[in-house]
Amino acid sequence: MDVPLPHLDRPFDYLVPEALDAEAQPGVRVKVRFAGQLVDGWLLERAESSAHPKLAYLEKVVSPVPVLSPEVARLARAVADRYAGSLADVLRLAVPPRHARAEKAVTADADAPADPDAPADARPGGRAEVDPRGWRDYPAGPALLRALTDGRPARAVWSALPGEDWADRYADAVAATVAGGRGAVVVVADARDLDRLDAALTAVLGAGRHVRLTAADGPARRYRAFLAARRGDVAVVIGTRAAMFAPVERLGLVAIWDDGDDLHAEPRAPYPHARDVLLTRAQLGDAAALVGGYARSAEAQLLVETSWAREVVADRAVVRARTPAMAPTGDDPQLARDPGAASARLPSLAWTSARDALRADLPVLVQVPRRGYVPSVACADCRTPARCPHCAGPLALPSAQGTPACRWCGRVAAAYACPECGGRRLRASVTGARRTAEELGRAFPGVPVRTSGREEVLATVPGGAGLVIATPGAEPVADGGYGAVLLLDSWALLTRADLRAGEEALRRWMAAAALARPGTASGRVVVVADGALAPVQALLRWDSAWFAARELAERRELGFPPAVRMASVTGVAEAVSDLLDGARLPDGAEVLGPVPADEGRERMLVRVPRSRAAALAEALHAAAGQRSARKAADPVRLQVDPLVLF
DNA sequence: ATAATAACGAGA
DNA sequence: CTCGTTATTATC
Repeated sequence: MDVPLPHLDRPFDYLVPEALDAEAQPGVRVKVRFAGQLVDGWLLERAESSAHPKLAYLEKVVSPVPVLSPEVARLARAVADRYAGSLADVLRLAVPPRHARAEKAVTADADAPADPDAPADARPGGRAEVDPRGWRDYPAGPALLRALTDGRPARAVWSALPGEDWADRYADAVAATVAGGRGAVVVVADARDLDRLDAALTAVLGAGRHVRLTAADGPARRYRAFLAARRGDVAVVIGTRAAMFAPVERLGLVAIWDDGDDLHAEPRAPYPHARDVLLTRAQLGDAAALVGGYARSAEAQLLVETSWAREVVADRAVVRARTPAMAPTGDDPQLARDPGAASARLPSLAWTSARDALRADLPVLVQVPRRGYVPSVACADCRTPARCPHCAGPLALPSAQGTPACRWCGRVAAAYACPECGGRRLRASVTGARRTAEELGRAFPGVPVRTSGREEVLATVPGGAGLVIATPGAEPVADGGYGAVLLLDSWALLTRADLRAGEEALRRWMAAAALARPGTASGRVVVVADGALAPVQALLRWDSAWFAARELAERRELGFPPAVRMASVTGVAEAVSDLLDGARLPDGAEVLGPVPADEGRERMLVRVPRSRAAALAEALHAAAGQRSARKAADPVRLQVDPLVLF
């Protein structure tokens, strides 16, 4: 039933009229009379009998195309259960809105297979060249490709080397899967990564063997691509998170690139994360899984530590040989005596590195954080981020001269003392990123300056001398690689009021550093940060596995995801407490908060050990069901493992 | 939303 | 005890 109400989140039985018998197949969209009115629904299965005494008849089959495959139906149910959501909500994400014209066009192709877009040999199980050479740098790589070709459900967490062409490696993995006669789903974070993967796949598989599925392509193309996959015209679907539920016959591989990117988190209820959906899919369908990135997320580390997946990493000697020359520089521009002077904003090592690269007619990438990060508070003396003594949440200053309070449990930390140095003074970190970038351009007169950011994202830049100023995630690929990469304003990244600040900083740095000319001889990466900090250490050694292990250990200690399962309940105060009062939370559940959320609402967090995760989701879903059944007015938002905890 | 069903309470 | 009215609950 296509109603999101949690208390109606179950199948209902209907009689199938004789006239609809042929069309009423599992997976079709239907209309039924429910509580007096016509509602949309999904035909999940046909049965001989029903326990229900009096059944109504199916009103209509909307379209005879069984858009919901049995595999996706099962997956959607599992995802709904994991995220304390309703099947209807997940199906809305899983099956794109019907586009009648696109459907007509694709269905017509069935009778006339001579469609230029879908050549007859573009069928699963066709030929595909598998070239394991690209994976040679990773000792477990060739075995991974063999497993894919053999149809074994290998699970890999891949740490890409700097300078690695990840899209080519993903294309290799997909080709290996296709060669074994099975299909693949690959999810990337944004359109730029998708274009890159698209090109790499076309080069390896040829045209017409895969489709792209992304909301950015518009409803008609999206539905068309969806139908092509559903009908089995293609065995490979790539896309942004809209593709995570893509129907693929005989699914052999699910893959995600850069799983730490927050674009992988779906912003619509029940807020599933592409990595989780894909891994659930691999688990349910005995498919292989590939989780890759330059940096490793704490979640990926958990997969490795629980032996759910194997790591695919290069040997240290290879890493050392490939990593560009990296150096930290302690000159924090925030501390500069004269912030107006361009030279004061650019530490000398960064300046000389850029100058040398430009002289060698090589491009220079400068990564500057975007403005608008919530300033958090750190110790004024040693700059250790200030954390709540009670729950380890981040402290924030409500006003310039106010008392710091925990953004998570709400407690006021009046007598805060830094656990590292004992300092009592706190400072908020402020960034002037854009201005720094402008001044940088002035520091190198006569050099062409390009910017790549929110307004205009450049995919590539030419190889000659030039300054490229980019915000994280918008770094263009330079032809031949950058001669120097400067990572500025690290404090803005590291002191963010976010559990993932360190991980996120490292992820962004590695993504930028990966674009430098590989090897110690040519590219040079300068990070303007204290070399003793763990994320900086991890960057210098190109060892995000080490950092992820550390990060995960810390989260175990503090009781943060992914070491535990966390759920947030957001709404007006009465609604939140009403829901939690009515919820039969599992043993050992810990309720934290409330903390204020926007628009006068508040937020409570519930945390349980991972072993109780399913029980927690079920309890919250049931409690939400009770509320919706008695038509409780104020809505409550349930989020399981929310990306932002405070 | 709306119909059934349970719960309730006043008057016989 | 019965009827009429009102909360509750399920909705095939």
